[in-house]
Order: sequence, then structure tokens, then C-alpha cells
Amino acid sequence: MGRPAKFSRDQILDAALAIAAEDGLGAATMTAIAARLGAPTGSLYHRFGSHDLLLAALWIRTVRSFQGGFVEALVAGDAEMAALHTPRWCRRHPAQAALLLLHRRQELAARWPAELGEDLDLLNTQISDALNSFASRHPGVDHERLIFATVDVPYGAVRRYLLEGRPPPPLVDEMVIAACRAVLPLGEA
Amino acid sequence: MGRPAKFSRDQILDAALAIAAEDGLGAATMTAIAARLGAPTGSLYHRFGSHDLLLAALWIRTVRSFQGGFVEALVAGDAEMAALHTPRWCRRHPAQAALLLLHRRQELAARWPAELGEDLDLLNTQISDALNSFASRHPGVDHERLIFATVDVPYGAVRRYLLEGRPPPPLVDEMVIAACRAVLPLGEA
DNA sequence: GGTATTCTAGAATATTACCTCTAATAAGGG
DNA sequence: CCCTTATTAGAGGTAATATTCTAGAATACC
Repeated sequence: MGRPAKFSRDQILDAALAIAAEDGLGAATMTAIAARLGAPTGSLYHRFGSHDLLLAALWIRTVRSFQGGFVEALVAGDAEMAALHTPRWCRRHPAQAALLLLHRRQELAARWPAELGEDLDLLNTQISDALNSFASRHPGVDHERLIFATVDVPYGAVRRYLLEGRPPPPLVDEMVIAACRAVLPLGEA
Repeated sequence: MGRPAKFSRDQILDAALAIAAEDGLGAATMTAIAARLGAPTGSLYHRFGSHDLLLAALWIRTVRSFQGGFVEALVAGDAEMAALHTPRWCRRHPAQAALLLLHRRQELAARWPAELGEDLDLLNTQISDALNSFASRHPGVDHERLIFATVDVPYGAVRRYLLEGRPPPPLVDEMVIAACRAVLPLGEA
């Protein structure tokens, strides 16, 4: 009931993402997002109460998009698959990857909106649980080592290519696996 | 001759660095830097023509501080020492590390000041040369693998701790070395 | 067809931050 | 002791940006 929306939440977030990917996060001002969409700024404020809320929503949407496959691989008990998820996801979603991996949550919004705190907590809990669950099922695997192999190394490997705006080459996957096996005491468990 | 300076270039850069480390790069406005130093904004503009120039100078100073030891290790032909340089340097210079490793040059200044272009080029050349020189002296070592082992992996390993504001633990060094040996075909060459 | 509801539309306002400009201040040289 | 020079000092201009506000448009339900 009521007038149908001409600009959806996702459309607005997509516009913000595109601008952030092209010209940096600082360029994603309300005016710029509205202009790219051909919308007046009022429409943005109708959906997102503030600039901070808009960017925070974009951040959460991006984290959720990334996290799914990662947690899935961990739950399936496949650490190497989890490690490979990062380069693979980056190839499929370059703009989102640039946002997620080249920025900190802190710099998105000066003050993180309280109403989105729970959403983020949920995501954090989800990933913590997956890591803990994996570690507990693999007695030799230290928690720190697991994060190093499945998060830190893939992250570092991918970052340089994101900065240059090109997809990570296949060699990245090979080296990520090599590092994985060097640090985690499991051949194919 | 003339009145002696009350606020030196380095003092100003230190203030900017401290603010960036504590509250993020966006908080390092001219007013904030001046306030932290107890100086008027005019003094900052007397030494640095613009906000961009100030941040660019800070960036260059930081890169130079980091790069010295890294290049040195590479020139000495010790890849593992080069890889360990990152975590070690982070422990000694936490604020500088947070700036250098958690930000891109691009987001410091929208337009990089032309007059500092050469300074940056020099630093980039220096590191390129060191990497090339090392690779040419070690026939089995691929360029991409060398960067992965000495730059990307240490970078990823250290990042999480920088975000949390604490120094990388010793385990990081151990894992960085393990990854190094898994990827580079040299035992102790 | 009327009415409630949701949204677009964009002008106007407030805030914020960069930057400039003029005067005052503090040393050193003659 | 005066004059030159480099610097402090900070008020105020300007531009960009977030935000608000009022009016109007489009749809669904009755």
C-alpha cells in the first residue's frame, strides 16, 4: 500500500558501492550517491536515516555476502577450502572485495549506529563459532594457526591485486594452500 | 635570523600520526592536529601548504622509516629476515604501523601533490630494485613468490593485531617463517 | 472514486573543514 | 637599540556536505 518505491535499498547501496570502488570511500557522499542514481537526496534519507546508517548497512551487507561461503567451508571441516574462499570470492565480487578488504569498519562511520550493533555481533559470533567448532574437532589445530592460515594469509595474498584493481591470479591459490599445509598439522583431515 | 620555530615539522607530523592512530585518518583534520599541539592552524599552513601536503609528507616519512630495514635485509640476501622485518618493525612503531599498513596512499590525499611525486618514486624504485636484485641472484625464486613470502604474508599476519591495537605475538614470526619456507625454494641460501 | 499511505522531489539550512589574511611576536645582525 | 626576517596567532571567508522540511505524486484499499 502506498506509492511504490522508485529506488530500493539495494539500488542505493549498489550505487554507494560503485562509487566507493571507483573513487574511494570518501567519494561516496550522499549527494554523489543520489546523483549516480538520478535520485534526490531526500529519497536516501527516507530509507537510511543518516549517512552513517547507509554506509553501515552497506558494510553489513558486504560482510554477510563474504562470510557465508567461508563459514560453510569451515563447518564442512575443510580448512583449505575456507582459505581458498577469499581469493575466489574476490574474483567474483571485485567491488565488494575492495570495500571489505581495503577498509576498516571504523572508518566507514565515525560512530557505528547502535541499531546495527546486533547485526554485526551476530555475524561476528557466527564466524567465531565456526572457528571454534573447527578447532575443537581437530585437536592438533591451534586457534591462532587456524586464523593465520584461513584468514590472514589469504587476505594478504589478495590485497595487492585488489589495490591494482585486477583479479588475483591462480598462483595465489597455490601459494595459499602451500602456506596452509606448512602451518596446519593436517594433510587431508 | 628571524623568530625561532615553536612547532617543528616533525612535531606537527607526530601530532597528525597520533590522531590518525587513535581515531582514524579522517580525524586528522588541520584543526584537530593544531589543537593537539596547542598551535593555531596558521602555523601548520606555514610549514605545509595544504592538508594534502601535510598528510603526504607524513606518508613519505613513514614509508621511509619502514622501508630501510626491509631493503637492507633483501640486499643482504636474507629473505627470511626481510619477512620478519614487518612484525618486528610493527612492535617497535605501532602508530606508524597502523598508518602504513591499514591505509592506502590513495585515501590519504585525494590528489597526490606533484612536488612529492619524485620522493615516492624514489622509494618505489628502491624497493623494486631490491626485489629484482634478490630474484636475479636466486635463480629458483620467482618474483611473485618472493613478494608473497616477504610482503603479503607478513602483512596479513600482522594486520589483525594492528587493528586490535596490540603487538604481534612471537607466534607470528614462527608462522611467517614457515610460510616462507613452504613457498620459496631455498633452505638457507 | 475517495482516502490513507508511502514515497519522490528538491530547495533551504546547519555544520564542518580547509584555507587565507593581517597583525603581533621573538630572535639575530649592524 | 633598531631593523630585518621567520614565525606565531587566530579571526573570518569559502566551499563542500549532511540534514531537514514542505509539497506533491503515485499506488492500494475500501
